[in-house]
Amino acid sequence: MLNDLDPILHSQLRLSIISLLVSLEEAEFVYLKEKTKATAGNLSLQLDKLREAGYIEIIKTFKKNYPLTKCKITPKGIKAFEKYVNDIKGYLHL
Amino acid sequence: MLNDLDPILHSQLRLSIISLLVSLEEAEFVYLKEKTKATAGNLSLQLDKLREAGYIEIIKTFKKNYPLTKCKITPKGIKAFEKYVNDIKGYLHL
DNA sequence: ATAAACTGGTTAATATTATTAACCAAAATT
DNA sequence: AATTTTGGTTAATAATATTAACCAGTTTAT
Repeated sequence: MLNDLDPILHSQLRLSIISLLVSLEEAEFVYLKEKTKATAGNLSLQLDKLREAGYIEIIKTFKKNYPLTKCKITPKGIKAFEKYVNDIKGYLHL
Repeated sequence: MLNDLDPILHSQLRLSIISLLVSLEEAEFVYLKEKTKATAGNLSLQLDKLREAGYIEIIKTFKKNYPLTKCKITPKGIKAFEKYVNDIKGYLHL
């Protein structure tokens, strides 16, 4: 009934990042920054945590001379998100 | 779509406390401790935060010589929980 | 009756996590 | 060529959560 919630995902910012990536498959750093209203610093750190956990892949490229960071959810990330959704349902009475 | 999540409720322990109290209306400290697997110290602190927020009421009595702490969810607590449930749905794609 | 162990907690110290502020390299603008 | 802007990172700080030590009283065993 009340499973432990994945601490990687039980964070507003990381959850919203994954939430976006689940739908989009891929998103740019600046796009995530705008959508989540996070500061760049915080976003950078939280993306790195998701990458460390193997939930996303961070691809660094360049676009028109500027660095461009793309984020992509991994199969592991998708599975983790689905588990989180099911786990938290126990808390929410859904 | 992605509303801010109430930080008081966006904590595994406090969420599970509220989750239990929503159904039970009232529960004893020791009961909550067993159900949530929290340490007594942590539970004491988190209950106090919920009380400070006005989400629960803490009633201190005695039962057979021993102190007995009862916790009751308030209307404000119920509303906050319901809002949290709706807010997090945006993140979960439900 | 008294020491030891247990109940039902609280509080203070520590560890973890998150947020911001300062910084960096490179590119574009004035 | 100095200043500003882009796209970030990293170090310092602030906020949270967890644990460890404690407290007041009770029960049990000696």
